[in-house]
Amino acid sequence: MSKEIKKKPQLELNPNVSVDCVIFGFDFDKLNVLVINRSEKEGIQWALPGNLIYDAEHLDEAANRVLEELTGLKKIYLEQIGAFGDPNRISKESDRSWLQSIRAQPEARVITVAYFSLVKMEDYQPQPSSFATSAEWIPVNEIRELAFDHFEILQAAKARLKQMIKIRPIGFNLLPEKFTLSQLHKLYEAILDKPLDKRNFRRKIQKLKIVYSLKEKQSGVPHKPSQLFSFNTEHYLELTQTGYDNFGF
Amino acid sequence: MSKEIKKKPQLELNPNVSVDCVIFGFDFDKLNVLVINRSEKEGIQWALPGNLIYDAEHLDEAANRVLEELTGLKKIYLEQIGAFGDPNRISKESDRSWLQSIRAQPEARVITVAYFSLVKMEDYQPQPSSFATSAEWIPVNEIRELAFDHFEILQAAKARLKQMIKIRPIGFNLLPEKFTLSQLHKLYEAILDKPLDKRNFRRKIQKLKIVYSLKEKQSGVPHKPSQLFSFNTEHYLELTQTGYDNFGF
DNA sequence: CCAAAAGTGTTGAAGTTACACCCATGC
DNA sequence: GCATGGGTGTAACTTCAACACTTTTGG
Repeated sequence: MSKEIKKKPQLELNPNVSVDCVIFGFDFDKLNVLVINRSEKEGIQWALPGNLIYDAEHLDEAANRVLEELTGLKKIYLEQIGAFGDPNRISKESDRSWLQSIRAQPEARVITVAYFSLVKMEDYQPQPSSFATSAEWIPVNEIRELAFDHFEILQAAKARLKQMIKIRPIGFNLLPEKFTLSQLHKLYEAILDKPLDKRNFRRKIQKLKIVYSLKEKQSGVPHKPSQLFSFNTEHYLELTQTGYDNFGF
Repeated sequence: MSKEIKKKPQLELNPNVSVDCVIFGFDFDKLNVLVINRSEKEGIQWALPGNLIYDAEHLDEAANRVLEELTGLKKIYLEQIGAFGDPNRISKESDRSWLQSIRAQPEARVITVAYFSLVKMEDYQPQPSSFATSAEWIPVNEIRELAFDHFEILQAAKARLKQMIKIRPIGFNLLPEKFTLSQLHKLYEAILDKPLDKRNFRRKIQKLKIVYSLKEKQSGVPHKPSQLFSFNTEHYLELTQTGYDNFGF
């Protein structure tokens, strides 16, 4: 038996371990999260993109593969949140019947490893495929329910994001190459879910030296055009690695 | 088949999912970690206490059960670190042959969910049982190698601990009921792995109001006896929940 | 000229770091 | 009386929160 496993390991889905991805995007106003709809028959039932892993696959690779298979997003840097999975994870009837339709062992105990990431929405137009009938960005605050324990996972991802942004300059993945400080400001407010003083915010960001101002301004806006900024990638990478102890918002 | 699973779910070990526990203790000088030795024949091979989960078990409960089975430690508060488990996790021959001897499916892909905790060493005398032939406290800094990917897990646990202690008053689980500020000081230095200024440390701790001084002093020490302190449990719980943004060591 | 968002400085309070000496005890 | 760790205060500096008005553009 062990020989068989070695022969075609890539082809063996592991019935007990899955991955789920929480992908955050920002539309210059609020946080969004990428969800899929898994079937058209039973009405809308949003879920996080996720599926079983292969036996021979790293967890991180599985997360990337599954995300690409379901939504078309490729080569995203994903960070692990942790493992989830009550024995009673399948509490909704809709979840159970859906599993019956696509899984070889629909009753198997599944534990799922959750990942999260931040992407620029403009760069990624989700393309549903596999068992996803649609893939969409939905505002985080409008989500009331998700399949399985995905709502709980989403809450954990939000909490992790809040924590991370205080110790690493993480939010920049959510903005386009050129951006204004107001956009960055709004992003931080959206993630931390509280208002931040404009002047103090700008001071703080600028002191970190992770942005530099371009010689370019907005145009076509019906108000004073804003200075555009970009990231100082060097400084950014340095800080991403060392982190900062203390970016107290 | 699904009926069978429902009948005796507690008895089914899941071949693909395990838990491992990193238990830290403090001996007033350095950090220690609780490890087991899994067999006497092949020389010493330390491992973290861990084993497969049951199909019907919560992950957290599995971690507690396994810890108790192997070391006798009961009812420990365990916090999840995350999931680990390369497909190539079993790289050492000793790991492979050991698995052959105790597992029904020794070649199965295993992902493991790691937990960590902090305990007062004096309260827990490890009692090896099950496949553990011994269970001991070993200084963290003396550990160079562990079974499977346990060394990597230990590193992650240390990192998590460092991070946690900055945002939550966590270290108190490692000290006895009555303790001196110097002991606490040493503990923080051990966890953060760097020296901290004595006066500043004391000021900071006292401002948090999580310790209060007893009307009691050390005795029998060959130097000025130290004031003894205890935790202000109320304040402690409050802070554990809210966290503090900024306990900048 | 009006609406809309951009941009800018100061002040008082709180927190941070660095640093050196005397004290109480057991032996 | 000596070795050992216990215990304490201050000054210079940095960081933090709070706060209001002027500027530039499009329409």
